[in-house]
Amino acid sequence: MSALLEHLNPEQRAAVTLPHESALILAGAGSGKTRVLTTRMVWLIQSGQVSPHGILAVTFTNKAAKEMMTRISAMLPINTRGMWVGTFHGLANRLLRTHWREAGLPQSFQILDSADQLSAIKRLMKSLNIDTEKYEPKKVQRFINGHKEAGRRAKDAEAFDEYSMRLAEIFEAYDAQCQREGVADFTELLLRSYELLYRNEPLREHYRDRFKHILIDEFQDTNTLQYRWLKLFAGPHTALFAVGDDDQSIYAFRGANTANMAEFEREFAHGNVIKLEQNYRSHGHILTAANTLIAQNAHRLGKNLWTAEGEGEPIRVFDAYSDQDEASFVVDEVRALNREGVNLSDMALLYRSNAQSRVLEHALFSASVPYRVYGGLRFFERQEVKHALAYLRLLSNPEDDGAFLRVVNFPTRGIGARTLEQLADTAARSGASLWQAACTASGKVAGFAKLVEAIKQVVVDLPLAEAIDHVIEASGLADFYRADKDGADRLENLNELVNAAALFEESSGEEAEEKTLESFLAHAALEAGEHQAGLGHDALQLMTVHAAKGLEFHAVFITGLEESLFPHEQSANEENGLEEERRLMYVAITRARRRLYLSHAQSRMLHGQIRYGMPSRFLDELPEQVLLNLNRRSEPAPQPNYSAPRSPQPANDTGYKVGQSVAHAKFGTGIIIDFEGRGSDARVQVKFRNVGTKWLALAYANLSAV
DNA sequence: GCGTGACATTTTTTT
DNA sequence: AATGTCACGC
Repeated sequence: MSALLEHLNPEQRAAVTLPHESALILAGAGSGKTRVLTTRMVWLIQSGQVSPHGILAVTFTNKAAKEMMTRISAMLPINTRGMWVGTFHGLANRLLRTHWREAGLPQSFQILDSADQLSAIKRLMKSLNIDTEKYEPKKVQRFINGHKEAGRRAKDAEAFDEYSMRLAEIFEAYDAQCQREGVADFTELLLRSYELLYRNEPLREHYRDRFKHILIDEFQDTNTLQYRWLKLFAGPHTALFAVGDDDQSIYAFRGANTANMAEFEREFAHGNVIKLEQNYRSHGHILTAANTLIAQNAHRLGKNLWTAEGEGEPIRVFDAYSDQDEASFVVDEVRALNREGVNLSDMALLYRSNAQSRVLEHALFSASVPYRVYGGLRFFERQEVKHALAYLRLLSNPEDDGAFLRVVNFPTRGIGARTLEQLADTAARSGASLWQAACTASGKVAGFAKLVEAIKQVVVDLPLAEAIDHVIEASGLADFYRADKDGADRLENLNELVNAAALFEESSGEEAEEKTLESFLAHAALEAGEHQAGLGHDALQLMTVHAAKGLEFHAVFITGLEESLFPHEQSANEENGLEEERRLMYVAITRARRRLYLSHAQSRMLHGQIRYGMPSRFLDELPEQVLLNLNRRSEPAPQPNYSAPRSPQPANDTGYKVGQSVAHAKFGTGIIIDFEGRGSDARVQVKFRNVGTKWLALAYANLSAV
């Protein structure tokens, strides 16, 4: 027992050994949050206060859930089966699979991912003859999800004008369509299980009685519905242990409600708050920068990180001429660090938006620096995999019109839009599903129905992996991609799908979960899979700042630190948008253990045209004494290494050029973005930091170079 | 039913 | 710049 607590600091130990009551743990970046969470669970079990059966632990990502299970198994010799550890959605799914009848769902209900949901919405709107120009399907999707995430059904959606009333109608029709087809989108999993427990008192009491301890990771990311969902599970004898960091809340844009933390403190923790402020990750200067930056946010619970380590290196700031210049600077530094012995995989190249990776990738590729980009299309989201899964969905649940439409003419069987329209008509008239209508149809559609029926006959007795293999062959998917000259990768992915199914069958799920086709489909929907197969070799890590949350690296490069990029211009329109951007910057800074680079470019290719941006305000918000400006070296000329790729602007007779930083007595600092005239008529267009863009006559403006 | 070109669109992302 | 969507014609 004591060995368990030995390596914890006093605050961590206090958190781990809290008595059976609710508490809020404010855990700063790098303060050992996951460690506290997992150690607490082990401590509770080892000290006999609760059996694994009585614990519910919730995370946001599958990765975090797995990490937690791995750590617990390492600490606990006994088996951890019976513990409910998983994501909100995974646990909600588990609940609904167990109580499908009470929840009003078919036993083999399918899960729609975001893309499936969007196509379901499009299909619905088409059948209702709704103008998709006026009501964009994506906006409809956001409307529906937004309401569901706040715990509202269509009837509860506020609608005071014609537009929102129409949206609410679509919302209602969408839910009806899902119900008819036996499918549930991600948020529906949560809302439906919430409603299930809310309405079903015996069931609610059962779970409230069962779970003595509920532990929640990344609590700052919970949305309104998730918080309510948790509260339903909390009976009078349940202790809620919420771990979070309000300063790292960067998902408000997808519904995370930071107010949940303050609310939790009031409703449950009652002042039982422990702050973990000792950081074990970064050196002093890096933390000072992070602390100073985040202190400028007004809405905080308050927290200040400190470290027992020394100050360490200063933070290196680089002012590049262009995005390409910035990229080659990064390449040079990465190589130098790598030569010094830092693994490429221990360095991260961060940016605000995915579009920025292109230039960086290009430079890395040219310099033959191995790198790996995170983000993008994931395994179970690939079209060939989705096609195969759609066949499986149709086998499992014939009511699933979405799955039907996805595969009815893929590979092509000569069943076109017209035919399908007629089929949909027939189905609608008799209130039947497309599949049912197809079974009584003739011609090509009947052929398709026969094919699927035949597949079903064969597959019913086969183990999962073989069944999927058969589906891929018999459906014609394999032949289709074999015939396609660019189909090799896709074939390989289909093969990989069979492997994934085999792996899934072997894996030991919690509570002897049955390895059915249905559970595999749920697995595929809930765990979209790793982004791209990393080849395991040492590679520089490229990702957005969002994707870097929870990770740490020896060296971190934060690039593109320009106004309108980071902070992003869109954030200016959002309530508290700037504060969220600042938290994002805080997350980025605190990823670094030893070395941190901040860079910005004076010009950047964006959306096909050159943009001139001012350095990010976040750079000004950092304390100067921890910064090292790499541009202000004693050499008169810019560093030759870094200036190589830039094409110098031709000088003109005024001494000013486009892209140059200048200062004006009244307007402050800015950047020259255009130029016209010559001699005494010369005028420049300057984009000022604070007052916008202005044309100035050089003869009068009295600009000075910065 | 499918290929082609015009046209818009462009933050962040998990489940 | 690059990507996706959609209408149109074969």
